[in-house]
Amino acid sequence: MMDSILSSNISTQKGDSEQAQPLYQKVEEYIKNQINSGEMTPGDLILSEPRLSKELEVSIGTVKKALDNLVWQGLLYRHQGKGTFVSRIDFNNSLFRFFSYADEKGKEVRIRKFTTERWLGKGPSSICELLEVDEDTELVFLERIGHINHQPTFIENSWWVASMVPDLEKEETHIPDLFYALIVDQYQIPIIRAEETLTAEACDDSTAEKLNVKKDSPIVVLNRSTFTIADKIVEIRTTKGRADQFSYKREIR
Amino acid sequence: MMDSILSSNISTQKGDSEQAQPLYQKVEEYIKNQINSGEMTPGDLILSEPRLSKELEVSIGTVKKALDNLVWQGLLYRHQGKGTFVSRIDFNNSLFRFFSYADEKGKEVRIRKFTTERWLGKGPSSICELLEVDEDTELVFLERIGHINHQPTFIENSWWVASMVPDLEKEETHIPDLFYALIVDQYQIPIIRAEETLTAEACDDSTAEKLNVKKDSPIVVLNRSTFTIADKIVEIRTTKGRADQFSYKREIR
DNA sequence: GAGTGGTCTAGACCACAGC
DNA sequence: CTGTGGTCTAGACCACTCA
Repeated sequence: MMDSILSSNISTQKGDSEQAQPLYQKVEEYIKNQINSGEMTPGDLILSEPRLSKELEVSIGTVKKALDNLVWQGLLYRHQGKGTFVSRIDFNNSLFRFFSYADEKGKEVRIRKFTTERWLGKGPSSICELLEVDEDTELVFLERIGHINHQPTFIENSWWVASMVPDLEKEETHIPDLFYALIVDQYQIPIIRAEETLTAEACDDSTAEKLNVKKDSPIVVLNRSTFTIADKIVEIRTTKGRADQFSYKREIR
Repeated sequence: MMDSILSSNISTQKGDSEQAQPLYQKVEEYIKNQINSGEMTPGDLILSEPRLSKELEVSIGTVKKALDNLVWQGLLYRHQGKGTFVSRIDFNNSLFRFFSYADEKGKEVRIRKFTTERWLGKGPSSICELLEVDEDTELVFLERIGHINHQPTFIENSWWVASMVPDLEKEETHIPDLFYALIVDQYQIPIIRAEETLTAEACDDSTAEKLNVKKDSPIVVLNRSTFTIADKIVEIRTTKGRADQFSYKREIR
């Protein structure tokens, strides 16, 4: 049998011993590599199941199982009749979503974001470290304040490496509510995934003033690192919001 | 062909039209019903794949797919060579888990819980409503304080319907750290699932004193409803913890 | 109509558990 | 040894999409 594209150790279950890793997992890795290396980017159509089956020399059932797993992991989505695509990151899954989107009567409420600061310059060393750049690297800083029900509810602080997003700090560059669309379309930086950490703390003076609450009232802090291909961080973001407007529900089994 | 156990509308894909629901979903519902009705309880061994295949008159591949989905949903777990079992609820998935389990050096730290209050009586109407009982129903109340690193870190308040857990309020009934084991083993109440809601708020006087923090310092509040069979609530619990000891991380894709 | 994913079948062999 | 789940194959037909 010829060597196939899948790295090594191909076999039907029968002939071989030493089957360290199931075949379908190799198919998964093959696809994952294509995504993480940037060979395929979010929104792309991947090879069809029969094609993958032929090219990788595995049965179509095995391909289906591999794709099932990747769909389940959120890396791919299927569309019957069209094909299988690389997922776009879905920030609706962000914990941020649990800042209340509805008033007491359950009526849906609009969030308005206002850009309140925007400049180019050096950032604190803690941010540079997270962005994995030198301390004297030029960064772009953005602050946006989110209003829910005409009431300032959260503050979003965002840091970018300036060389990756030229002119982002300029007033002419319009910042849409769906910020990441700008990054993907304008700057051709695919956004692959993000990590978030949620904590709560007491409100400092400047945040208290902006959110129109007392100093030391409880606020929810959401730290986010946003990743592009090859696991490179492109943005560090901190969202601080009024705790009384936040609640997060989940089920345990 | 004879009618099978699966409610209705059985067919191979070919002969019939009007296939509202895929076969594997019916198999899933068949199992789910057995669990929710109490016919099977957490820890039970379910029928093997070949048995299910014969009894439900579907192919073994279809059974596998159904069980795969239920495993993925957390209702079942498999053990090669042994069989497939109904999951025990895993409170390690609780958000509570994100109260720090390690000190600064990353050394793991033990949590000690002390029962600080325990009595039988009437509860506030808000609790009765959540438990779906009359306001004059006898309840058992428990308070436990959790210490991490010899420092009080969270307070657990728990309400039960007294008639379901006789003598729980008595001192002779030892309360183990893994509380729910007692409920399942002693009182034969299967714990099926739980719902949690996370918020943050400012610390009230009494909590401040118990946690040894200033009044109005931020605390994380975790409300939990615990369910037994037939979606009946058996416990209402509120955990309040020092916000500075809490952080919750997740990935978005 | 050609191509895609979605469902389903009917087997095979392997690895593991327990007697 | 028998029975369990885990992997894999090689098909079939269906439902959907788009040209």
